[in-house]
Parts: sequence; structure tokens; C-alpha cells
Amino acid sequence: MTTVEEPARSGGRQRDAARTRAEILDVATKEFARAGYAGARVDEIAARTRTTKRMIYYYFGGKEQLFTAVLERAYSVIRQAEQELDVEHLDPVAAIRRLAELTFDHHEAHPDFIRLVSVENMHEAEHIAASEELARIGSPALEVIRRILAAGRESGLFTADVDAVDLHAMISSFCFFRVSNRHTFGALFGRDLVAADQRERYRTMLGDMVIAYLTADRTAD
Amino acid sequence: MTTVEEPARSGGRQRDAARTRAEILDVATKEFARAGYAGARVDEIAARTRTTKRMIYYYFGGKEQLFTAVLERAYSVIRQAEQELDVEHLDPVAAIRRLAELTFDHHEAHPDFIRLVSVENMHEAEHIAASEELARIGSPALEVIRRILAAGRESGLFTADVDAVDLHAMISSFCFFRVSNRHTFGALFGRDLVAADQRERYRTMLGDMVIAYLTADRTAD
DNA sequence: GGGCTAATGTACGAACTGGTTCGTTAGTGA
DNA sequence: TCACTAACGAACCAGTTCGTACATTAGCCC
Repeated sequence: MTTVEEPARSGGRQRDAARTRAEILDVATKEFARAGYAGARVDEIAARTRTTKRMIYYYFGGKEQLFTAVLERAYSVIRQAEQELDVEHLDPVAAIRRLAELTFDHHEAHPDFIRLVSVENMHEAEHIAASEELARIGSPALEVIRRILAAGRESGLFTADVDAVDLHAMISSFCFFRVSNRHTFGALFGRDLVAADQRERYRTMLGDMVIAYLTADRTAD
Repeated sequence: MTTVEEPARSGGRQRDAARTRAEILDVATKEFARAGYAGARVDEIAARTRTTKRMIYYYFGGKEQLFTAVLERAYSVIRQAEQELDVEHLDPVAAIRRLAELTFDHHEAHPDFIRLVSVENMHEAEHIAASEELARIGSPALEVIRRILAAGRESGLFTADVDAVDLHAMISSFCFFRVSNRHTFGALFGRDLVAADQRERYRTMLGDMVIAYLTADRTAD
């Protein structure tokens, strides 16, 4: 998340549309992630900004559009990360494992993003559906997975015939759940899925699971 | 979810504490699942009941306690289902697969429960943490998993040394994500994870994944 | 330097929302 | 049958909450 950094304010410059806009987005991201859409307060967002509520309506039009803008920026961050994926020089098994680990790391590092996605799911993805920006950019990661899977199948290493979307769902579900359901899972089963001392175990477990699935001897079942 | 069934109203009986309470819970479950905690409206819940808002406060005390009561009842349903698990007569591989499938089916059949859990996670499980009832009952499924894992390891079928909680997390994450993130996933990747014609594929995929992980040849990695 | 527009701040209001006050009635036990 | 209590309903209230009308100013362009 590109947090607004202090620009050269020494001169006491007061008008800066770009940074006002960005600051609103920063604060709104935290507020929506904290309280959900209905729970988020426009006044609260304004108060934590060094500008006023009037500006939120001036730049974004309303609470709803602000939330859409927050989502768009949040997704752009993960898309960015995906675009920087560089695993295709590895052999298929190592590439998939690395990909899974990067997904794992990214989800853990961005709990606010996870919460925003949960919120958006509560709203049946209506903001995503209405956003041209989000419709346009697919997921770069999918293309990467597609190529790794093809290579793995060609070399005979991968026996399963999943497609890239399925594998992405499999990897994401584990990474996402671990963060999104951390609290209820912890409260009910007494284990913090995001505890630091469990991290390596779960990270390895995810890789093991995906690789085991892809390379399993299907004829044995 | 034990929906309130029409009792013998022919006589025009008007007072029935138990059924008024139950009806409020039914409606509240839907409303909280639909709109989240902050988005849910006490007035709306009252309106959809054949009683009034006054009764909600009379029986539950407030919105917060009502939500806790909704959660408690929702969890009791899944605990009930878990208690009826009967898979230990199967061999370990079949037992795990069956368990995974039952979890899969249960999550799919109870989307409102999934949404409530998502909502509760947004609130960092504070209601669960404060509920004695929920603290008391653990998860019967965990005990079942524990025994199957022990049997599987003893017979040499299972090579992975996961514990029951981890395996439960693995299975749940896939089943939960498929329902909870259905909308964003569908909007972004153009695939409905809960579409009827995909159902068997994902159901099988889950079982394959878990079994592959448990029986993988660890020395080969 | 003067005007023009983008940017900004203040104050307010209409609608909503959780919760309560006050009064009423059905059913039951003596 | 009568009194007493659990169950119930209508109206109301105080505090919020999103959104806006109106006034103002900084900075750019000529």
C-alpha cells in the first residue's frame, strides 16, 4: 500500500489535490478494513485526514465510490506483486512451491486487503463487478500458473489435470483462510494460525500439499 | 437451522414465548448474514417478525447480545452435524475423504453460517470469546480427525505428521473459501466456485488434495 | 497584478437507528 | 373468578450519519 509520504511541506504549501486524494484513500482503506462498509464512518475517515469530509465528496462523490476506489487500489497492489513474479526459470515443482510461498507471504503481509475482500464478498462483489478498472486487469498470476502447469505436465512431473484457476483457488483458499478466519479459528480451536512460531510449518504445509496433489500417483487411488 | 414451524395456531393462540424468541433468532440470522453486524437493522429484524422491536430487547437485551445468540445457535447446528459423523468404520483413507466431503457439503448447504463467521472474524471473534456456551463445546470433528489420523499413521498409510487441528484447517479453508469468496473470485476470474456443474470436480479435488498430502512420499521431495 | 478556477472549510439538516417509556392484555394459579 | 405476572405493542427519544449549501482562498495563466 503506497502510503502517502510527507512531501516537501517545508514551504507550507497547502493545496495539493493529489496528496489530499491519496491521503483520503489511505485512511479510508484502514477504516473500511477495520469496520466493514456499513460500519465505516465517513466522518471518522475525514477526521483522520488533515482535510475535511467535504473533500471526500469532492473527490470521490460518496461513500460507495470511495469504497470502490479503495478496492481498486488494494487490488492494484496485489496485481503489481504478481507482475513481478519471477519463478519460470525454476523447474515446475520448485516454481509452484515458490509461487505458493509468495502468495502465502503476500496474504500474511496484507491483512487489510484480506478484510476488504471479505467485506466485498459480503456485498456479493457488486463494486468489483461495476468497476471497469478491475474488470480490465485479470490476474497476471494466472498466466504464470498456466505456463508452469503446462511445463510440469509436459515433463511428466504433474499428473493431476487441474487448470490454473483451480490451482489458484486451492492456494488462495489456504492463504486467505489463515488470515481471514484467524480469529474465530483461534477462539474455537486455541491455535493462532498466524502466530510467528507456526509460520514456517504452515508455509511448508501449503507447499507440500500443493505439490503432493500435483504429483500424486492417480492410478493408486 | 431449525426454522420455526407453524404451530397449531388454528385456535388463534397469541402468546408463545418460545416461538417468538425462535422467530426473532431465525429472522436475525438472515439479517446479520445478509448485512453484517453494523449493516443489520434491528427495526428490519422486528419488521420481518410477527412481533415488535420491543420483544427483541425484552428477550435478548440488545443488538449485540442478539448477534451472540445468533452465533451460538449457528455453531450449535454445525456441532450437531459433527456429532453425527460416522466414518470410523471406514479405513483411514476413505474416512478422511468422507470427512472432507461432509465438510464440503455442509459448508455449501449453509452459506448464511459462512457469512456469519466472516462477520464475526471482522469483529475479531469478540462475541465467540465472550460466549461461555461456545467456549464449552469444542469441535467434535477434531476428535474424529484425531482418531483417524492415529489409525492412518499406525497402519503406515499416512506419512505426513500433521495434527488434527492443522488438517481441519486445511479442509475447512478450501470449503470455506469456496463459499465465502465465491463472489469476488467469480467476478475476477470468471468462474463460479459454487456452480452446480463444478460441484463434483471440486468435491473430488478436495479429497484428492488431502489424501495426496497425507500419503505423499516425503522422502522423494 | 488581476481574474479565474480548482481546491478547501464550516455549518447545517433530514433521515435514520438503537434503545426506552409507558401502557395493555393473555393466561394461570389460588 | 380474580389477581398477578409474563408477554406484548405503539409511540417516542436522543444521538448519529450521510450528504450538501454556502462561503472562501490559493495558485496559475495572461
